[in-house]
Amino acid sequence: MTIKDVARRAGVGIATVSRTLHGSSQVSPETAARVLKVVEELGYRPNSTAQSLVSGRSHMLGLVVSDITNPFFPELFKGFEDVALQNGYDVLVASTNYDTARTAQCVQRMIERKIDGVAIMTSEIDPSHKDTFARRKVPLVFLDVGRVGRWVSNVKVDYGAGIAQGVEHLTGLGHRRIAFISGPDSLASARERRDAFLRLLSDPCFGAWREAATEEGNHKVDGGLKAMLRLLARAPRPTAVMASNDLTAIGAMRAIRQWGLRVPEDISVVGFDDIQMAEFTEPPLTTVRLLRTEVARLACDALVQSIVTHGTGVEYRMSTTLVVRQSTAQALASRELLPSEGEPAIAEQIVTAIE
Amino acid sequence: MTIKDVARRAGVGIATVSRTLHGSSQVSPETAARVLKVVEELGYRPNSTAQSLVSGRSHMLGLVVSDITNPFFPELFKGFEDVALQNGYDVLVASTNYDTARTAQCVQRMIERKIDGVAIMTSEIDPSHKDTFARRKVPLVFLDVGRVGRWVSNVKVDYGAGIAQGVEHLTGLGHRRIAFISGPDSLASARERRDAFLRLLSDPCFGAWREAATEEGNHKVDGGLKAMLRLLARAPRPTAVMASNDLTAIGAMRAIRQWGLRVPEDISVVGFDDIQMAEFTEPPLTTVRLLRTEVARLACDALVQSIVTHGTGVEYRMSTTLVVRQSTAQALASRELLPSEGEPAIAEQIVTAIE
DNA sequence: CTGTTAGCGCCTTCAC
DNA sequence: GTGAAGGCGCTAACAG
Repeated sequence: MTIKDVARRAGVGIATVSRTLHGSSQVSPETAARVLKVVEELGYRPNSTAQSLVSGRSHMLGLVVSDITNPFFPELFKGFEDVALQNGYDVLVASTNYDTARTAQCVQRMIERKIDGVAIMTSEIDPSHKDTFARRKVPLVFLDVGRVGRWVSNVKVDYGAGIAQGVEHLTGLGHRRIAFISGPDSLASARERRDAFLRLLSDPCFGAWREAATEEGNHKVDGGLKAMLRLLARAPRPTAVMASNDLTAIGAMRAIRQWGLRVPEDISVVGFDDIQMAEFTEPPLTTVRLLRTEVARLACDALVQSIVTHGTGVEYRMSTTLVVRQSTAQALASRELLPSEGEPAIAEQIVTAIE
Repeated sequence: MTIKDVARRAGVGIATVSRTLHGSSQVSPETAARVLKVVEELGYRPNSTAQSLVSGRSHMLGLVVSDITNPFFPELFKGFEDVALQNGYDVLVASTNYDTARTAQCVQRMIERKIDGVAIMTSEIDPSHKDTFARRKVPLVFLDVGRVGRWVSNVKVDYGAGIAQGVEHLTGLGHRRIAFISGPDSLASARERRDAFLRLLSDPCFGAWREAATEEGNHKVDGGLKAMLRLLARAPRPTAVMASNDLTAIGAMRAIRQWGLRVPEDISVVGFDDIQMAEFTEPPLTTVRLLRTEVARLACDALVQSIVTHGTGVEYRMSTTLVVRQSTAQALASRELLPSEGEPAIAEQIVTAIE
């Protein structure tokens, strides 16, 4: 079932079939109708592989992520796919799993497939791959990484403003002893969040608290839990904590509960991301929402733009919104909690159980 | 940068290049070395589009899901991708979003791209699409749906045994008034789970309880919550509840807590799936684990098998494992809770707030 | 062993 | 308006 069959059956040349299928105006309405009818009858569909070979473009866009298991991968994919489909592109997904060899393999494959553009939604990517694509004039879009240039676009999340939204919410509730549980220090976007927090705390109203206000987590539940336990062991103890992401915040809430305190009555918790789970935690998590579907939409759009303009890179900025749920409450100035006698023992016990 | 360039630079014919690249033994070691060297120098990579055009195969596998937002899509993708990559295939993902037009579009695209096989991991698929693929001899693999046949494989989850694992765990703890919150009745696999439950309850030891032991949910948190509230309003009230999936179980736990009772002291809860979140609920959820990465692995494997055997369909069976966490406890025969006076009012209040 | 040639299915000048 | 012909890059006979 090729274009030839259609041509023969319609009594025309293959060029005419091709033309009608592409809506060329230089085909008489009658012939066009006849061709279309045959196409319909035969259920003919052009072989896009052949089309690609001729055009040199595959009408496929790549989406590279580090870890599929990441709770917001689905949303990322969804937004990307929506825009891609709208523009006539299919999506080829590749997860690197932080595996260098695998990453290299994926990059190679995409190149061999003459991919029309690639969104790199992970920070851990070998810069050399970037050149590999650039050299072949494949549009690229990064998330929060690198500068915009020819063939290179970027979607930049305003983490600073996001952290500020969370912190201001907390200060608005009267909190002053606000702690921060960061993500892994190796992650640029995590450092950005922590630095933004530290910058906010340089305001005199926070006094000397700033010095020991942060603990490092790992952007996962266990890391948040352990970091929070360390925070709880301090005196004075924070009355509120802002986490670098929601998973961390969930871990923090667990730690607080295990310690025998309550959220938000004793300690308020704010997350970052607004993953689906955030709505269903106990209590529902107040968090800074980062619309990941939107991030992905922008990324895909950047790619499409870059393709049509033959290489122009664009930079999109993405802002966040505060979503107030029930993990934050008014700070009770009267309730200046200090560790009671029994607590240290409990803490040790818990920490041990976790290791 | 094509095979010709390499041939010219290496002073050989293009066929020789092609042969060496495919490890054909009929190339003298010297020539091969020379060719490989040039390939290296030029960084030549064969154009897989051209290869596909010749072979008629794309080395791509399709993965069709209904809703990417589904909490276990990532794992599904992960398992599938792993096996696909191992076998030299790339993965083209398509989410239908329950949208008929979009589904049709995806199917068309995959066909045009000469996809080598498609995994349909959603139950809502128009049977006609199945024929569309079958006619073109594209291997298909379904999840729990349809019969195995030429070009059609199936991965079948043993829901019956899974539900039994959960229920037996509960009966082992002494529970007899066990309720079940089902999924949407429109979903075949959900019906299967409920029916399995009902079958188990026909054992005389459950007495007449069976008659009103189930409530319908929607496989989401809100549905589980509402269904549980209805269950709580009954007299006698269940001492344990098995949910059709984890999201439902989470909703049920919320309802129980809102009602002023505790999990597992007052009511035990068992989920199904073992989504990542299950580990982090409060209390951590006892559930029947369905290894989704494994399901996807099998699906992909079925596709690969079907490709190499040129159409043989296979059926894989997938079993489940019980994961005991902390949402289940011994039934206290002595604690035969009956609704107290104040409760109905509270219940109504809650239900209203939810609607 | 290795080079030449004929397609794979389609698009796109170029003549008619 | 429409048909014929020349590639796109590669593989697979078919000759040497």
